[in-house]
Amino acid sequence: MAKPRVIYWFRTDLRLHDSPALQAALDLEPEVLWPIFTWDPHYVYKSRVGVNRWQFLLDCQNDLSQSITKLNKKSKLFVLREGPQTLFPKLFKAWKPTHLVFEKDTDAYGRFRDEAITKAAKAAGVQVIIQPGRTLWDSDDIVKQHGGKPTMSITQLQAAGKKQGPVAKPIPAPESLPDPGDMPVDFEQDPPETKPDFNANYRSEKDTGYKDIAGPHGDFAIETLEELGFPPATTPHRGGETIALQALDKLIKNADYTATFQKPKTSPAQFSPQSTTLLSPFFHFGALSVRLFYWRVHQVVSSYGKGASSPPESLIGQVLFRDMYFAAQAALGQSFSQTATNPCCRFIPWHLPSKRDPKTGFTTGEYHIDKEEPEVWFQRWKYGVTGFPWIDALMRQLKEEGWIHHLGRHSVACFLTRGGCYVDWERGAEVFEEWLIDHEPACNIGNWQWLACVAFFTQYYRCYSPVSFGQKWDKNGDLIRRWIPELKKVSAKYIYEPWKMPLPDQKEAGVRVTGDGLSDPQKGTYPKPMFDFSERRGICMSAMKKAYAVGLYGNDEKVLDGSWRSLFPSPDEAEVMGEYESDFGENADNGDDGSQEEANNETSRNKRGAKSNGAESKPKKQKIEL
DNA sequence: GCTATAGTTGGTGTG
DNA sequence: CCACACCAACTATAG
Repeated sequence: MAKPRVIYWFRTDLRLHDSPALQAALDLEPEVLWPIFTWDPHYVYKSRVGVNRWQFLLDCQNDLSQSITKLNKKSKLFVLREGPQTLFPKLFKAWKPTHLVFEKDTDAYGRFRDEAITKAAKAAGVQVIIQPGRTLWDSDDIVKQHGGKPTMSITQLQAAGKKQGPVAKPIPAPESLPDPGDMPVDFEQDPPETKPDFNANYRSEKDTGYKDIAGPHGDFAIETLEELGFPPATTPHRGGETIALQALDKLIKNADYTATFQKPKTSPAQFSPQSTTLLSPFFHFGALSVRLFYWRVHQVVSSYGKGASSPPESLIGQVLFRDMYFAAQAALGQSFSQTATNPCCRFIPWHLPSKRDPKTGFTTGEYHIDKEEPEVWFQRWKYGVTGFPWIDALMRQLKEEGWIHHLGRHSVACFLTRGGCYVDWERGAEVFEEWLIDHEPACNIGNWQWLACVAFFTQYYRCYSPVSFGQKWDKNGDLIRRWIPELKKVSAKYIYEPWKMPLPDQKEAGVRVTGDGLSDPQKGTYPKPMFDFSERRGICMSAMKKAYAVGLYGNDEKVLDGSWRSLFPSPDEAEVMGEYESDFGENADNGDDGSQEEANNETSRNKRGAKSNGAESKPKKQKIEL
């Protein structure tokens, strides 16, 4: 029998160490092995991928390619520029592989894509081998162990993991690789769907990425940012398995840090070096195996003895959360990424809600502007000109470097949603999707749901202050000074609240606090705060209280057909009823909670109807009712 | 079925 | 500097 000819399809596993899928390919003892990467229009045009994450991906691809070449001079990472659904059927004919091997992807689109590829392979008589490898445990196994339900708490994940058994031990990197086979691409290229282009704002230059399947020189070279029409990246963070392994070694050497790590005690204000490991982008691209990390940290912790931290605060705890979000996504599929149709996501009448395809129920990437003010707030949040220096510094760091500390993410996410702007968490998640170099769909969605108190977390009365939270970590405001040079000379007394600075102090610091930061910002100025935070905090909190009492979830018919409006009284009526007078000494709910301003004033509204009516129906405290 | 408690990481004020 | 109570109050889980 002829020896196997294997296509190894790299995707989010850009590494050689501890790759169960690559090991499975090599276990076939193939005659030839093609290590390939395919471009996917879904990633290039239909996902939000900022220039910094592209750079990180490039780093990972280049490093992997070099590592492959070290094992076999004839081989490298061969990049093919065409969507996998159309490319593979042609490759199967042209290259005549016997096997296609890849790491399992449990993302919603990944499953859809891989199902199509698997079908095409079967039709072509090509055997498909899929191995899990992105997470500690196979996310589908975790779901099974959890009774087919999404894991919505860390204890649920831990229980399911315990049932599933120990995390797999890491597999060493291969010591050699087979030669690649011939790679004819004498077939027509199916052009990508480029419109709409979610990343159009980056493509200032000409986009030539998809011109030829084998790249501009016909050598399957790794892409450059120029070919994509992208400007240079601004992030200082570099990718690749080589530096990931070095970073891991360095971490492990510091036994005290590794064994006693407590996430809530790491500072979101610390930079160069940051207070956490910054390994997340390597996990995302698979440049570092999360199981290798797990076992090496485990070794340090178990030999450390007394004083070691434990989950959820510990380093191990951090990757457990990652598995929890992956398993939640694995169970819920695409509806995990949005409120509508999602049975585990609370419905809140946020501002700027997503538009949906009426046929599928899924969001389109566009959103409704229910009111002008929150749209301005959202833009000011996104571009770091809210007038709250702590928020603005973090957002500017995020945009330029593609990474901010986890607690910094908490702070800005709370501010945009339940703790300030009352803007839909899906808007914030989209910005993070675009800008984060470590953007992991499951974790990003899960964490936004957490912070917005729509899933995973419920204590909406715990609200991050854009002033005191930063001050707790960074009295002098060094992070602010680093990212907002306009405020560099402002005294520590005013650095978190420059609007309180008297004019003489402004003069001395060389900054004027004026304007909205968006329209024609003057040099030497910093914007005024876009609202009174404590007032907004009170409004948001009472609106959250109301929405919790109504108790709708994303899959409720009332959410999907718009009749949820009848459950939320019009703002004027609410004030007259005096139901949710703020307990914070501020105005009562003044209608800033979402599109409910559009709510009809139907008089026959059943006041006792304010409870869940969907599949999730359960008794609720009805404190809100009179 | 009930109650008590804990839950990745809040803010403020007091001692 | 820290510890702690209180704020106002949700829900899953353990017992």
